[in-house]
Amino acid sequence: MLAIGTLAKRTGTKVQTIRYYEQIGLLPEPGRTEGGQRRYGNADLDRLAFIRHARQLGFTLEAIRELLNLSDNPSRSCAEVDVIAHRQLKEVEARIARLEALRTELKRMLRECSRETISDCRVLEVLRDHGACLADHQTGA
Amino acid sequence: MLAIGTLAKRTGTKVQTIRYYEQIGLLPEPGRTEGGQRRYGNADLDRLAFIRHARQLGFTLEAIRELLNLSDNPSRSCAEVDVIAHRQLKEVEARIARLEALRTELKRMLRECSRETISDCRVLEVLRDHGACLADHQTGA
DNA sequence: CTACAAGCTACAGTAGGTAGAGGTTCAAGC
DNA sequence: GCTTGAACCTCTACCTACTGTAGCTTGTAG
Repeated sequence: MLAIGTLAKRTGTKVQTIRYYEQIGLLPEPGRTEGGQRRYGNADLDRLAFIRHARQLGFTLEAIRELLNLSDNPSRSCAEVDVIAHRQLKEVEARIARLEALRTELKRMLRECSRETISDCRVLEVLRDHGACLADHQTGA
Repeated sequence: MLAIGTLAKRTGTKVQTIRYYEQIGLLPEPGRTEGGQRRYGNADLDRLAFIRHARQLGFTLEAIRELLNLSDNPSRSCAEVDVIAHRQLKEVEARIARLEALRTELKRMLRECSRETISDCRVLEVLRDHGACLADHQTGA
């Protein structure tokens, strides 16, 4: 039986995070010693490792909860798991696209900045130049 | 003079968000009507548009606070602004790299998933397969 | 048997907002 | 001038996914 600190080290999780996962029902309440300290078994280790791995892949805790539910009912179709993973992939790709647009804009901004004082600074100027944004909202709404 | 709702529409911001920005000191306290409603001028509109634009570029509110401080002291060097923008670019690029790794992993996972039932599901299997992760933490710590 | 590391609970705080309750004010139409 | 209702007000709580702290208790190595 493992103490919470051991479990934390083995999975690269903070102790508080493990207690948090228990609190929100992602991890089952473990057994306790007479003194009230949590003791974990290998099933808990597996489950926590699964959660951490999925978190590293960017799944939300809600998605992970779904995956765990599916995983607990092995007779159901793999397609449901597939849907969740596909959704996650879509989200990741959307985020990448957005960040790439930001990168382009930031680079453009920096390329144009070569003045000496702030009153001439292109970076601030670009950030301040909201002509297009205003137009967007005014026509949009 | 603009009411808060008008300012919100013109900048694509929620009313609550404007009040939140005021609360944390990003926007100055505006004038009020006799009845206590906020009234804004063009300077406020510009400042808020600047904030929103910078947010769209992924700057944190703290970074924006710095940029606004620099912008309020036009005699200081553009280099400081440049540093903040470069830092932001680095962060964006790091996030892109991380997300691209996730995308690769998710795609690989999905490509291998063609079984019928969950007990054979590759997605769950991959998430469950923490051998490498455990090794990492065990050797690392 | 004694230190003290590690555990415990409970609460507060983080970023960046968003939502709702319950009450007041502004402005347009009659 | 009066009414109506949309928009405003404050205050509080909530969201995600944790992290940190205070003050106390337990487990274990020497």
